[in-house]
Amino acid sequence: MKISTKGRYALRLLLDLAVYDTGEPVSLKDIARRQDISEKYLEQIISILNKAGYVRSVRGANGGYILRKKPEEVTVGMILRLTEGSLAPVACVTDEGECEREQDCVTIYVWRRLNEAINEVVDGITLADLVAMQEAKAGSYII
Amino acid sequence: MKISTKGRYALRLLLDLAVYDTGEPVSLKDIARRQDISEKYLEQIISILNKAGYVRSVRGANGGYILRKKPEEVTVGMILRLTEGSLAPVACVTDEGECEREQDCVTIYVWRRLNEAINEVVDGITLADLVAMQEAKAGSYII
DNA sequence: ACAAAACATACTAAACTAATATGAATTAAG
DNA sequence: CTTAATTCATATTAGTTTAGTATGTTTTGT
Repeated sequence: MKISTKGRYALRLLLDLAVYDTGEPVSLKDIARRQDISEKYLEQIISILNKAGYVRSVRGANGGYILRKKPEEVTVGMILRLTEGSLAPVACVTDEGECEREQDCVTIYVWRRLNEAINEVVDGITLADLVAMQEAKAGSYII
Repeated sequence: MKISTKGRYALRLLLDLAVYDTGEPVSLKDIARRQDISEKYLEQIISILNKAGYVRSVRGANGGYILRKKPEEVTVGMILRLTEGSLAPVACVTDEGECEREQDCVTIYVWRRLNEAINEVVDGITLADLVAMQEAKAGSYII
């Protein structure tokens, strides 16, 4: 029941882009330094986010990435599901009909409740919420 | 973010023991057949439950296992944490002070909320709840 | 031309998962 | 007192996942 570094880094990456959104592209090098994450690993992760349309890339010198969506429209759930895959705690919650024990099995009640609880949290928090928290925490010295 | 077979099987195992609790020991062979789980794998899992005091074992022919605790006193969370380890979605939620970014990091808010949501669900469901559901589902033809 | 950046793909060590395999110890029943 | 059923204990294994590295190509501003 762990969120892997991939999902966690993706979240920090997008949050960094949202916080440092000046209209100018932000390089992975900068993000890697600020977030203390391997730049090469970030390349792989942002490639997913890029393909999914969450960021726009600018190639070449002075290039980098710019957030494509409004932070209010990006939920934590979207980011985590994209990078981690389904957040369902067991497969039978999403792949209905897959498990032949489904009719008799009672434990599925636990997994459904867990699934709902997880979704409620991750779908209820947006990047904008996190940006607001970050700015409140850091004061206003970040421009 | 998956619950592994170990935790899932442990839950079904204890639920089976709770449902078929007649005072007589129930053999793993019977449970394995009913639950369609490898008996050998169940041996490993019940060994954990045995050492933790959730079941009592009776060795030898006609041996088996008997639930040691009242189903109302055993929560799903207890079983899952025992077999899966911590259910915290990221380490920094439980191991406070481990992560040096803790002070600045905002994503920890997400993980704390997730952790609380998960705990609320698993600590709020007992074996007795599941037994009741099972019996309601199956009618009363199980003696 | 050069350097900085994104982009693409392959590789890898370590850990984890979901078991199997082998055999020893215990005990009820005939 | 032998046999079969059972728990108990450990080792092994094939496959997958994780968390990156490594190597190189392409693009573009200066």
